[in-house]
Amino acid sequence: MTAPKRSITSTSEAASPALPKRARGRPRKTAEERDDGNRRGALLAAAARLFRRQGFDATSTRDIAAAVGMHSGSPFYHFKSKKALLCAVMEEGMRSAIARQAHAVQDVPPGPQQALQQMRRLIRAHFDTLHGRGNDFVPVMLYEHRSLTSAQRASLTKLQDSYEAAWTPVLEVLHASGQLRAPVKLARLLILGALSWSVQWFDPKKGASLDELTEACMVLFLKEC
Amino acid sequence: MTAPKRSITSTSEAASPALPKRARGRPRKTAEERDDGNRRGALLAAAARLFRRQGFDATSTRDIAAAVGMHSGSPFYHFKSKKALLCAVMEEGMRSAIARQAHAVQDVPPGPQQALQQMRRLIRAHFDTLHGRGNDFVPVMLYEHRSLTSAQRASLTKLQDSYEAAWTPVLEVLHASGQLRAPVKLARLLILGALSWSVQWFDPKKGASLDELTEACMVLFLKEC
DNA sequence: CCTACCGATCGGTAGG
DNA sequence: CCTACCGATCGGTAGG
Repeated sequence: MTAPKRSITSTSEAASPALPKRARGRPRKTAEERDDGNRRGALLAAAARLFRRQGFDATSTRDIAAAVGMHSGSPFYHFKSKKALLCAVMEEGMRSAIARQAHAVQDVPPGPQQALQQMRRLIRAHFDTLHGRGNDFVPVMLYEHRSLTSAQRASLTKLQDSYEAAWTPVLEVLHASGQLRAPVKLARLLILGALSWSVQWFDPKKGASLDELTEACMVLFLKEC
Repeated sequence: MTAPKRSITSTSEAASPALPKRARGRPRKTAEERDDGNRRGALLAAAARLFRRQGFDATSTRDIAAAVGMHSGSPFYHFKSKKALLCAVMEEGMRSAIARQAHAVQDVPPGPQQALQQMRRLIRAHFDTLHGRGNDFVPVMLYEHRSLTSAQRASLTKLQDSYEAAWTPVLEVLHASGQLRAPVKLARLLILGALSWSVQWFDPKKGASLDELTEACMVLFLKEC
């Protein structure tokens, strides 16, 4: 018998442990990460890092298992397939990106500058999502989209739509006030593209800082600020 | 014996046929493409299409061989490895992109609007390179960079630098005239990113046309036009 | 989660 | 460019 079948709650179709069975196994390899029950989370983090560095196809499930001290077959106890693991990485990335975004735009004080400040916060939150420490999940999504099944892609599209939707009202206000002159829909696609492409060239150890990058975006895309 | 070793002239290290040996083989499969001697070109085009659609790792050399009516081992007569084939695809893409770009900016009439018009032409040429019929070579380069060896990457970087260098003087003029307010170097990275990212969402069969897209870029990035 | 394994695929090559 | 093939790797699974 493999992992028990259960109702699917996520497209990544992870098989979470059936019963805790705690304190019954053999001694842990290292004392760290004894907070068992988070082996799944460790797999996700290792997979995100390796997928980002090497790409999905160039990373074997054995690599990922080894990175968390497991043996070759064990990741399939937590995830039903390699693609399900990839999908879970992307879903986790989008969830945290959406949360970071929501946190960034809340409590922006009203006033004539509100939309500008919201725009600045959205841009900065996006850069944090792409370039923050350990934030490998969304970059993986950006260039490993093709490796999903179409069903997985559809599920992720909902999360992406929700993320992108937050930009629209801000861009509309800026458009109405003359700060943004391009059509809102195209502007959103182009701006998000400009930001996202930074995964290809941004190096936190040299060149501009994220603050400088954010300001460069503001003066590049908007008419007066 | 395999293909004869010879001095390497290109990073893709293609093994071109030693002697023509023409009119000695068996009858061609189809009457078309009898312009023999271009089997290498056919492999390049097929590889570009498949790499773009499915990705490098998800495309087998057998797929590529079959697409041009060859048998599984034959691509290795023309290219020493799968990666060399990928690199050749990218080099070909960059060569034609550079040629298209040079053609686009030549003969822009001098005058106060010259830089604006050059900018427009650069943008439009970039979109043509990404979205023109059969132009799969550069899109492959954009998201299959990681699959190259570091030596191949270095060789390609030269071509990319040459391509990007053409933007700098135009952006500098626009910056000096106040049309562009962001720092030139960051502006170039962000603008090229915005354009390049369109491979992820642009659909020639619906939505905006390339002309509309180009104009949207102009009003998004520049202050008055 | 480990052990032991299978079936399939794939890049690449020798020789003609 | 074809034929025939090899060695290696890989995703995944049965059973515990």
